[in-house]
Amino acid sequence: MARGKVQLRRIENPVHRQVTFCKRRAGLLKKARELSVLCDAHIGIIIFSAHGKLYDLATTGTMEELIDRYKTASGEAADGSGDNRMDPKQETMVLQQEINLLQKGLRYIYGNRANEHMNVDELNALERYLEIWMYNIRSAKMQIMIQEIQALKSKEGMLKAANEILREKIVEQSSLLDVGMVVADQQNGHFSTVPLIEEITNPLTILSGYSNCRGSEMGYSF
Amino acid sequence: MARGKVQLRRIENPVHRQVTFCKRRAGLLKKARELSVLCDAHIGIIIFSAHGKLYDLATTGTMEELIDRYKTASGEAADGSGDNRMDPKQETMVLQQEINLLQKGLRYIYGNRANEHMNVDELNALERYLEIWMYNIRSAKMQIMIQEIQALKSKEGMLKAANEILREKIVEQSSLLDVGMVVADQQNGHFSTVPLIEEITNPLTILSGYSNCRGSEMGYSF
DNA sequence: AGCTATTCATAATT
DNA sequence: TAATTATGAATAGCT
Repeated sequence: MARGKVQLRRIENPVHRQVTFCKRRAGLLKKARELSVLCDAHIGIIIFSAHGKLYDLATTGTMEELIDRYKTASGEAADGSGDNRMDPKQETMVLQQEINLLQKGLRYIYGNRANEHMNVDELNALERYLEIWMYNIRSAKMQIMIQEIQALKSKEGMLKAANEILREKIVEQSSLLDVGMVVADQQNGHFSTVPLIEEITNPLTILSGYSNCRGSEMGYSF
Repeated sequence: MARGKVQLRRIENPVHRQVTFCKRRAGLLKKARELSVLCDAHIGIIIFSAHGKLYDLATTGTMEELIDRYKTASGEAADGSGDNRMDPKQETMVLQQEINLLQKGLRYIYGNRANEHMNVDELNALERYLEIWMYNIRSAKMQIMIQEIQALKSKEGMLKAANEILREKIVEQSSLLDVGMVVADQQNGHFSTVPLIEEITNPLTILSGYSNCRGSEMGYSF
């Protein structure tokens, strides 16, 4: 810098080194604060002097918050790097950006920090994400419920079949015990002793009434 | 710095801000590396851009090591001083849980992970969050717009007042130039030479029509 | 991205 | 230590 170009190597003179450390440390932190203010960046700096003394700076909130955010961000990034998809970096970037937006939104909504600001553009972006999200969530719930319904219908079919078999067995037994009576009933097309399962399982076929169903009434909201 | 002294406030122009962010970020990291080499310091820097992108530097080992060391060093210091927030842990836990849910939801929606599963309960919880969130976002946008409207109305009032004064001045001048004519007009309660500002500014009173406004037409969506 | 004109940071010195 | 100053670095505004 001044009065002689600096060599990029350790300053051997301990006094010079200490003085330079103080000056440049101050300069570095000043630069960081400037960058933060000028460009809306959130910056955390940790400096350990040669003798282990700690100096730090967090331009936004606390250092702990920045560290948490860092761990989330870098953790997610590392997660994505080992991904098996086409362009995981791109994907991860997008995901990360969304997560950061969401986190900022969370902090904003919960009012944890007075210095969190979101402008209308950011709010609109967040809203779009949430709308897409809710659409997807509702689709996912729909999917799950349709699967449940299909499972129930399948179970219903099996029960019907089983019941039919049981009914036939009972008829058989009845015919063995009292042939004349049962045969007479069969000719009329009715079985007074064994009701048709059809009447019981009908309420389970809710698929047709599904789209008309108000979700809150059954614990789901569509 | 160059070609104009820098103002220590947020750069409003987004292009300038982005360019400055890149340049100064590079400068800051370079300074940090220099300080580290010159003075045997161990430095970690975490930078989140305004849009949430992470940039970091660890001059020694990994960032995790520096963070651990930081927690040790600052933890001992903070232990003695005592914390200043009521129950930050509780708060952080809740936030973290929500963020985790949101992240899980994101991964789920984007299908990054085949092994991510959300049941209906989780989906419902997520949906509730999103609903609350959207409500808050919309409230926030509303608030911002109401403030803008109030500012505009205030500006309107000032303009009206200023215009009134100007109108009076013109009337004065007119009366000096042609006393008989203007006096005659004033007696009729009209000023033919200067229209009332009321007629011009009426279109600015948009608050009454506000609730009928379809957001998309003005770049906002409610 | 590059290029200067300036401002800023700071090494040497007092 | 703190202040001064000459000089190299960083960078704001333009292309």
